[in-house]
Amino acid sequence: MSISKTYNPNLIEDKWYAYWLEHGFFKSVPDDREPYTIVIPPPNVTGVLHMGHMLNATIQDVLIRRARMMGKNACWVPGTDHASIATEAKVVALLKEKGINKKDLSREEFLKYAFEWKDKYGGIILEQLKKLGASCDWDRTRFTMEDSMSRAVIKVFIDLHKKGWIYRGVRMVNWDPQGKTAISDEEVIRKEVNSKLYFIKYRLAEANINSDELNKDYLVIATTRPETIMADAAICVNPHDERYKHLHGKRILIPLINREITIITDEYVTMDFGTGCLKVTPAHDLNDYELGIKHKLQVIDILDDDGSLNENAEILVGKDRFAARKEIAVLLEAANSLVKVEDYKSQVGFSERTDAVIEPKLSMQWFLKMNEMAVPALDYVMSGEVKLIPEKFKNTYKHWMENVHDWCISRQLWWGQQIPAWYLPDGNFAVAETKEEAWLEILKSNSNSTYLITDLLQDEDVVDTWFSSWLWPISIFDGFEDPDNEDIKYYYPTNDLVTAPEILFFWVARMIMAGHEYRGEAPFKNVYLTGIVRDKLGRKMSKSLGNSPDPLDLIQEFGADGVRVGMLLCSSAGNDVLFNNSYVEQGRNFANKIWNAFRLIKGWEVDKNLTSQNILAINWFESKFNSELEIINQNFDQYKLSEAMMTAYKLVWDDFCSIYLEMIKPGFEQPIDEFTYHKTLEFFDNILKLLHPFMPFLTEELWHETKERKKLECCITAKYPNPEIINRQTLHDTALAMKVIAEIRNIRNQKQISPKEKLSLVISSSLQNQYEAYNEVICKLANLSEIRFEKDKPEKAISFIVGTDEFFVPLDSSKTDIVAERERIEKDIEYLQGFLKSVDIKLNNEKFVSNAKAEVIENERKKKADAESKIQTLQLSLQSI
RNA sequence: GGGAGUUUAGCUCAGCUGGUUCAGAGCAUCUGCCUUACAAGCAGAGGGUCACUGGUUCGAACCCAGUAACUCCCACCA
Repeated sequence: MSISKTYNPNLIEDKWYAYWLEHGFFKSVPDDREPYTIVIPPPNVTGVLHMGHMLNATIQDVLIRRARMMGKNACWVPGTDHASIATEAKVVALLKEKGINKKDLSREEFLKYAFEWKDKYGGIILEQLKKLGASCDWDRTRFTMEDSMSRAVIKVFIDLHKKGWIYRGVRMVNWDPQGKTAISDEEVIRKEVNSKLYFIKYRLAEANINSDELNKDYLVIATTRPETIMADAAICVNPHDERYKHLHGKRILIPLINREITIITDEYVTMDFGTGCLKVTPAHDLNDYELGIKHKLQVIDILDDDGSLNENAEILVGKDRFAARKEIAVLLEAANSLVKVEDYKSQVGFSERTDAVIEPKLSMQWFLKMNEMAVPALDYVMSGEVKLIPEKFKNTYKHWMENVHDWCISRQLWWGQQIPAWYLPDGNFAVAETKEEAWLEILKSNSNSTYLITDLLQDEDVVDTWFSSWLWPISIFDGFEDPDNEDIKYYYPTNDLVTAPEILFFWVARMIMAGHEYRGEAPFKNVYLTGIVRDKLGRKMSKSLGNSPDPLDLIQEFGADGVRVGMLLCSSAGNDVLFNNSYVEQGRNFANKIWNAFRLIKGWEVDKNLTSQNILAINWFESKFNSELEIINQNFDQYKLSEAMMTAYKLVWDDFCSIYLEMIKPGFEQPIDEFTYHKTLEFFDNILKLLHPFMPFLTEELWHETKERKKLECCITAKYPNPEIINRQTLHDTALAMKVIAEIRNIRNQKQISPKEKLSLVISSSLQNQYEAYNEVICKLANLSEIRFEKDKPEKAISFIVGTDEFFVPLDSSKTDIVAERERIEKDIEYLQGFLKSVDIKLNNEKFVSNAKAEVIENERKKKADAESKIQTLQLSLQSI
């Protein structure tokens, strides 16, 4: 036999993937079958495959492959996301390395570089997914910034503007000084950081030069951001604060620059925080901004777009905000204006994409009103029309949807869809697809404009990446440009979406909104939320920690199937995945187990003249397979993929390999009968089909080895098995027989009897009818020379009980310790009596008998009878020792 | 600060509307095996006061109240 002793995935994976591709097994076109559609959460073009993608893609592929085998028209649409901030940052950095500054490039030149970069590196992640076996319809691969998808974005922008939901305005936005763009609230990640609270002296304008008394000549202000004092517009105290009542309306000097500001009052200020004095900096803090509006304060912006201080600051101009913070502390100290510095923990916002500290910044941006769109989107989920799996995310979803903020959709970048707004030098503007249309719009509202069409300039900004991804399930089927095309009608709404809970709001909620607005129905029926992949210490996997294995290395080492099984084993829906290599090892071992089961079967010689002795085993496994298949199907219905995986795992390893194959395995160098052989191959085929969604490569390989296949008859398109006959009696009886076998093996272990030494078993002749059929099976699996059905118990034997029946393994006196045997039996009796007592108490309890359900009482009666019968058996046995 | 969730064996998790000897699975551990498919294996075994405290009930891992620890989401206290 030439089949290798261990399964070597590397030899076959590429072969089968190429084969599947070549024969178009992943392709889908609308037909009269029921569609089953998944759209991939498009990974960033800048992305490199990480463990999160692996988990996500494995789950999608399992679902899609199973649906395909169940006869549905399975369509998994892949693609990538242009990820404006991340990609632009990457391209800018790359250009910088080449000595090219973005500032020196025109928009067109920059985009040319960016597209070049995208063409070169943008597809890597999809190529990596292929290694995992992802059966996407690659002909449908989309990119969020390709022309047609961009046109959809523009169309939607214009439409929503017409509806009055998109507006332009000056707002305090989250400014990312590294990406040099505004970002949405959702893209800000708050983290607690150790910072310092600086207590700074502000002298009153009218203070006596020779006097230095607290709250008379000066106030102390506590701030975490001393570098912004130059932007102060006022000092604010609580009107009821007795300490400062005499100072209301007085003038006070900003240290270092000695600009005069006023002391104002507002109940917003908490008296017992810090010193109760708040420096109001409208340009650099959202609350201060609002206070500023209320009190009509001047807005002094001292920061440039890159986070460095500008001319308005007067001092430290050009310094970065963090450098300035350190330096100003020194300056204040020198000027005797720094009272003290305390350690302080505060919440600071970081950019999701660049990890830069967010700067609140006042600027003109585009916004999308969300309150109206949120209403139907909330409804879909609350009514269950869109199911979140697991359901616990419904709560978080609800909370968010009921507290939506307007969405800042403009980004000060070039990589993305340019906002279709056109401005005249006087500030008049129109939103339209082209300059010409915009010009007509402007003429409509202002016919006597002195400007020319050539004066129109398009908005420099692009829209948020999510403003294109929220259209993904529609735009990938060209549902905006051609709303009645065959694809969108057939595939939309899709079935399952598999994604991470982190982007439930970023993406999932907004897709539901867009789906409702533009198709009148939600884009998917089920949202399977995976967990976050963590290391075994529970830390999120990240590049900086270096705790993430490279998925491709894992595939190389353990095989794609092993990795897939490993991912599934440790991931239940919604739970974080605590990943470690041992899961993948387990997956690899499982693949090897299947491989070897095949080697065994394939190695048998068939003798056509033999009659089958294995009807019992065959009937049993048939029922077993079907009953487990039923469970697996239920698991899938509930999206319990790891349980489905585990059920299949045990079915194959325990039931098929350890029990069934051992039952039918012919003796050394003995042939097998034809019937058993064919039945076994049939079972094995069914197992391959059942496992294919989990382990596509191995199953496809073996599928072609079990028998001659017709051209293109592949496992990937084989019909998924259906649970058929299940004989519960057979299952029950065999389970009992297996218990008997286990007991005998246990005795062997305890008594240190070699597995090679044959034993015999004595069963009471009253049980002959029940156990005779299992005679051979028990002898084979427990290595017995014989089973005797006798009225009397043997002289020297170890006994055990299965069900309510007692069994004896006769052993010579050296192995039988009568005292120990008695003790063991006595202990059993004692336990049973205790158990009986508790059952009796229940049954004698009038309230139990009158309240409990009939089945429950019936069960208790049975327990009582069983226990009594067992005790009797044991007592008899005790007497005979 | 508000909200949600979690807590079951050494680890990761099942346990549906309270009721079968209900306390489970996989891995890990221990013992014995190089048994002619597989040592990436075979056969067995030992592990748990179901976080804690009370309550409801004939009966609680499951329902209720409180406590503790952890996790996540949301939030502008300088």
